[in-house]
Amino acid sequence: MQTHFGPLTNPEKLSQRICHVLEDAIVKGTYGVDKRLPTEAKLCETFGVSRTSLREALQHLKSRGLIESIAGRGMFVRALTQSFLERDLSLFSKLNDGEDVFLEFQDFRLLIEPENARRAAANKNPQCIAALKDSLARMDVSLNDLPEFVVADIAMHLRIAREAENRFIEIILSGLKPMGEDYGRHSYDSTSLMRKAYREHEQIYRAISQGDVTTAGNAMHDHLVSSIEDYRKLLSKKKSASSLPKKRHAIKK
Amino acid sequence: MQTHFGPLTNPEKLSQRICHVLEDAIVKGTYGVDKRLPTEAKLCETFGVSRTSLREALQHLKSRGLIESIAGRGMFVRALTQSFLERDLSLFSKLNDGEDVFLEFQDFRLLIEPENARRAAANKNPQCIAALKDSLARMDVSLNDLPEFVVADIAMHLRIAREAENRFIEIILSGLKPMGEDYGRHSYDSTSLMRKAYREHEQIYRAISQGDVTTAGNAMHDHLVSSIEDYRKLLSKKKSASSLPKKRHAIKK
DNA sequence: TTTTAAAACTTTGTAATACAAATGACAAAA
DNA sequence: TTTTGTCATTTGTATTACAAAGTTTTAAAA
Repeated sequence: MQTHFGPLTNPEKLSQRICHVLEDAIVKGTYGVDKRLPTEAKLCETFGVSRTSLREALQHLKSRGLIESIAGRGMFVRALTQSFLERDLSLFSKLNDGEDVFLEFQDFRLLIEPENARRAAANKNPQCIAALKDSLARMDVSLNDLPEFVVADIAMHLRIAREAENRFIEIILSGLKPMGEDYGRHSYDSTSLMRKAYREHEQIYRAISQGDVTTAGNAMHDHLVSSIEDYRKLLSKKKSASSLPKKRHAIKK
Repeated sequence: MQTHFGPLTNPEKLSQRICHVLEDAIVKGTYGVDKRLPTEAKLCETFGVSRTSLREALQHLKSRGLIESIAGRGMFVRALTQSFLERDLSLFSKLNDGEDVFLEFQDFRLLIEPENARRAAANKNPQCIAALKDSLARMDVSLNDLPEFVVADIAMHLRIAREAENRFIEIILSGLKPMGEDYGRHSYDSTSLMRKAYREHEQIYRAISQGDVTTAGNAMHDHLVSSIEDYRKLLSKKKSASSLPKKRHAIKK
């Protein structure tokens, strides 16, 4: 027989309750950025909890970048820096790689990056152009060093992304850097593919440095599309290679 | 007199060092997902540290969603769920709202959402269409309740985003929900603007439910653009309203 | 034998205390 | 005035103890 009762909701741990109170206060702006929080001793007294539990709550806030503690000075409210977001996105990248995710990832880039290239071409920022030239050179000398090649590849994409002058684009693509590099290491399975990518990057660079908005966007678009196609081919090749032998083995038996 | 010495780099705290070791092990896959970690006691012995420091490291990993602890059972490696990413994005939204960020935010949406609408139209998913109709109805009855109207508005956008079937789009837009709602509350400064938004949403809905890919994309694009334009107007109005009186005051003096 | 209940054990959660290490302020000494 | 030493404050680490939650074992009862 079924009752209409669900399982009792686990009461929140002490540290979590403390955490919520503090977080609310910080988000609401009770303590301004860079202001000092009350000392641990005072907070313990205020909440009526042990230092252990209080510190556990503080630790959680620290982990998320809301506060920083300095030995001998105190605890300070910090503006959540982008680097924390990037750190988590980057951890997500590391933990969620895989063939299907890669395809979604490239699909996502396809939405964003052509526009980045267009804006970079519109900006014609000399610093950007110099940086892109440098990345290209690094790709060129790394044609026989896949990891290094990939790093230069992604660095170039990120430098272009900066020209979009949109913090969301910048943060998100930066955070996904590990995934981009991982994708690169998986997708470039031959030197000829790397050469092809180099040529495509070269075209992107040329369009941007000439301020040719349309061509830059198209070049970026084509580059990503061709990369996706090559990766799809690679996957189907791998699949048939891993399934055919199985069959033969079965027949032999 | 200057020495050639720089400041000593702060040595890492004990808990941070522990944390790095554990994080590496987890990311490298030493412990599989949902596997139990050694007990706190064993880890203390292994690292030769006190339980306090160890637990501080574990707390950090918990905060970031890598592990979960269950009293009486142990600590378990968890696949970093999207909700953690969303939580941080959402905190970022709450802490970083403001006029300039709103404009970048809308600029970002403009890159993503028209494509979402196109895909939703291509899918013609009955469940999606029903949900959109529901959101529309909620918007209609909330024309005199701004917060409620905004919630329905954003819910509709997010439901469309789901049809893109891309986890990056979904996670990121979901995480930015608080910012979207906040933007809505700031940008709809009159009922007429809300009515306008409702009509635009209606057009998006119609195109999607009819499977008209191009129109859906355009409708979403136009909706976002018109929203941005209205918000820009609102900003300049506010600016002149806040700067003019100042001038007059100065003259009076 | 099977089922149930109780006891024993393991493991995380919370508390209390003590001391170490870092920082800043101030007084003493040169 | 500048340097040096001292002390108070505050966070960092360690230790111990017990509470609470969950698991396993044991034993009694059916």
